[in-house]
Amino acid sequence: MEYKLDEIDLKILRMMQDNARINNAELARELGMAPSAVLERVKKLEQKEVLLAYYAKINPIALNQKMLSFIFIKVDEIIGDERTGRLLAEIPEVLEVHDIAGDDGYLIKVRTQDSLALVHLMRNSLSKIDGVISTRTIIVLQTVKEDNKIIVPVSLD
Amino acid sequence: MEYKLDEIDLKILRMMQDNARINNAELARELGMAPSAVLERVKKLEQKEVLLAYYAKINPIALNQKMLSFIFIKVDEIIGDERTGRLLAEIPEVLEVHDIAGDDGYLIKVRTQDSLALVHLMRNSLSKIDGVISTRTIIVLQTVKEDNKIIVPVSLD
DNA sequence: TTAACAACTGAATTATATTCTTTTATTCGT
DNA sequence: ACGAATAAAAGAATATAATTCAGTTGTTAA
Repeated sequence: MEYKLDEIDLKILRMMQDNARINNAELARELGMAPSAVLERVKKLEQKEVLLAYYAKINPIALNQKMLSFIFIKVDEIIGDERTGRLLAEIPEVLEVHDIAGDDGYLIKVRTQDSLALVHLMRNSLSKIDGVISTRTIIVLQTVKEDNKIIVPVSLD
Repeated sequence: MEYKLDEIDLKILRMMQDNARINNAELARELGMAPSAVLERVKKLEQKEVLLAYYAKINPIALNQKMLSFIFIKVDEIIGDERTGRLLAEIPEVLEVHDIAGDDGYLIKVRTQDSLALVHLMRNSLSKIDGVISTRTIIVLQTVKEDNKIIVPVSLD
């Protein structure tokens, strides 16, 4: 899949990343283009898998998900086999799963109600996964930033 | 701020988290309610800061941001002072900043073009921040999951 | 140079958002 | 339990937006 993006595409990406619910008419106004042309571009960006998804960010406190942690998971498996990673990804409390360099392991991001729920998850879900040797848990006290907005350059040259 | 959410709100949150660009008419159809009523609920959820933002997820490869890392940052500062965290958050490559328990530090998530750009960032931005004592970098080889969708319960009881 | 293709415009149509009034539910104090 | 006060929903009217498509312009490559 090819990603030939021009400056108009980048502007669209920037606006969409800042507010995914911006409407097409507003995009068109900002870009000084006809709405039909902008709509076509957005659809192409989706189809080319440049725009992957649109998420609403929900306040975790409002849903009683007060605890955030990162867990290093050491795994006994052949490098390249990502079965364990997929199993980790299936756990709903697990928001991110990253295969990391170094010692055959994963780094996962987990959101739970509280420390009890975390312990419960580790005992009942994590340790039940085949191949998991050990875990190391990092407790987040406070999150300063968590927007996951990537840098959209002015041009791609 | 109070968060009294009923089952309709939770359904809205679930749908919005799955697809932030769902339109109000479609929401209303799914809920079997009048569009005006649904619109009012969504606005209230925003106003109550339950719905915090709407993000488009952009394919980082399409923008040449091929490298993802997590960095532990040990900091020399009084616990509770979050000045360093705020400075870290200002760096555009830094997507997340978490204040972590244990050894006076932060865990940050960083996206760069490549390892060169990462080294550059560490040398020119990170180490220039007052109070940063040391860093430990975790390189992500592959990301299995990264949707950051939290669990929306069926009811809050 | 021109055929083929891609992107854009503008207009028409269909659908949605938004506002406001009326009606229906819910909550709360007594 | 009752009615007043408040909140939520419906419905209708209007304003905006999405979508489609035919026609135009621009770009690319033989």
